[in-house]
Amino acid sequence: MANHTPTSSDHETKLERLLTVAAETFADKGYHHASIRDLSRSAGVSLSGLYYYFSSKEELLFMIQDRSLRRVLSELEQKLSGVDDPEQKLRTLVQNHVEFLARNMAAMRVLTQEYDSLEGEYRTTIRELRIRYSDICTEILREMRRSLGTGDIVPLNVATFALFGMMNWIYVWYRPGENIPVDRLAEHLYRLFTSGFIGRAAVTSSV
Amino acid sequence: MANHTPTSSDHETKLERLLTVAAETFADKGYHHASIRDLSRSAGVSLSGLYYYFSSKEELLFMIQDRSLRRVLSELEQKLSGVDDPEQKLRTLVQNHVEFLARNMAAMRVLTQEYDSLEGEYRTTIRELRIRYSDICTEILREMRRSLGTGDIVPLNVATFALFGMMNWIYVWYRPGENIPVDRLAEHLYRLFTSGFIGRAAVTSSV
DNA sequence: AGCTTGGCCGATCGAGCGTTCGACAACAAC
DNA sequence: GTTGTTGTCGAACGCTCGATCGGCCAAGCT
Repeated sequence: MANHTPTSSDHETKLERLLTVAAETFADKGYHHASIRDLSRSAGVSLSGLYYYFSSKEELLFMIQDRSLRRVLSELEQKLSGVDDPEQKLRTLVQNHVEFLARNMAAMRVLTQEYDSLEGEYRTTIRELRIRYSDICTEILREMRRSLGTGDIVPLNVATFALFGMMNWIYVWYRPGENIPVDRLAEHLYRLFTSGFIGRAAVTSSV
Repeated sequence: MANHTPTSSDHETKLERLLTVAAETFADKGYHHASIRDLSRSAGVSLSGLYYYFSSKEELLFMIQDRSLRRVLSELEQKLSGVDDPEQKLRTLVQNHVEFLARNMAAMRVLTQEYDSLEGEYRTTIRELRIRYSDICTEILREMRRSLGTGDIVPLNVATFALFGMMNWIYVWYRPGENIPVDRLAEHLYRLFTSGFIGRAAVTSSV
C-alpha cells in the first residue's frame, strides 16, 4: 500500500536507459542501418524483450526525438522567464541550445538527422515542436531589432535558420572535451551571429 | 578509326543520368533506406542492368559525393583566381557554395548527410576533399583578419564551421523558387557572417 | 496453495535486401 | 560467317531485417 505504482519508476528508468542506448546506436550507425538486434546486444536485453518497452522501431525513434525536443524547449522557457532584454534572451537561447546539444549529442544528432525517417502522426508532432522552437527564436530576433531600431537588413526567417545552422552544425565537428569548452563555444557563436566575424558596422560595397 | 572511343561519351552521359536519379532517391529516402530496386524503377533500367555502371551501392554513393565535391571545388578555385581582396574572396566562396548547393540540392544533401555511410578508402578520399575545401575558407578568413587588423575574437576554425553550418543548413528549409532568390540568400548569409545580425561594432558585456 | 501479472526470452516468419550469373541481342572487326 | 564487345535482362542466392507468439519465472495478492 505504501507505493501503489511500485514498478512504474523502475519501468521509466529502464526505458530511459534503453532510449539512451538507442540514441547512441542511431547516432553512430544511422537509424535505418542500426538494427533492433544491435540495440538488444548493446542493452543486454533479448530482441523480443525490447518490444515490451516500445511497439515498433519507429516509435522508438519518435520517443528519442520527442523527449529531447520537449526537454530542451522546457529548459529554455524556464531560463527565459524573468529575462527582459532581447539580447540577453538571445544569449540565453544560444547558451541553452549549445549546452544541451553538447550534453545530449547522440539524441540531438538523431533529432536533426533522422527527422525524415518519421512518418504520419509522429512526423507531425515533431514538426510542430520544431516550429514552436524556431518561433521563439524568430520572436526574440524581432524584439532585438525593434529595441535597437536597426533596419530590415536580413529577413528574420533567414536569420533564424542561419543561427540554427551554425549551432546544429556543431555535431559534425565538435567533440566535447577535445575542443574549446562548451560555454566559450556558445559565446563565440552568439557573438558571431550578432556582431559578425569582422565586428564592425558597415560592410563596404553596395548590393 | 575516326573515334576510337565511340561509346565512351554515351556511357558517361548515361552514368551521369543514373547518378542524378540516385542522388535524388538517396536525398529523398536516405541512403540505407533507398534500395537499388528503387533506383532501377526510377531510372527505367533493370536491377541487374544497373551493375554495369557501378560495382556496388557504396561505390555509387561515393561517386555522387566525389563528383559533387570536386565540381564545387574546381568552380570555386576557378572563380577565386584573379581575386585579391580577402573580403571579395569570401563573398565569392559564399556565393559559389550557396548557388551550387541550390543547383545540386539532392547531391549536396547526400554529400553532407551520408558521409558516415562511407567506409575505408572511399571515406578517406572524401574526407581529404572536405578538408581541402574548409582549409581554403579558413585561409581566406585568416587573410581577412590580417588585412583588417582585427583581433582574435573568434577562433578561425570555429568561424569556418559556423559559416559552413549556416550555408549547409539551407537544404533543411530552403526550396528554390519558393523562397527568396539564391543570390540574395547568399548575400544575406555573407553579411550575417561578416557583419552579424545587429550590424554594429561593439557588443555590450564582457566575457 | 493457487492465481494473476509484469518482465523477459527463444524460435520463427515473411519480406526485402545487395549482389551474382548465365543468357541474349545488337553491332563492329576480321 | 565467325568472333568479340557492349549493354541489358530475368531469375535466383544467401542473408538480415522488423515483428510476433507461446511460454517461462519470480513476486504479490487472496
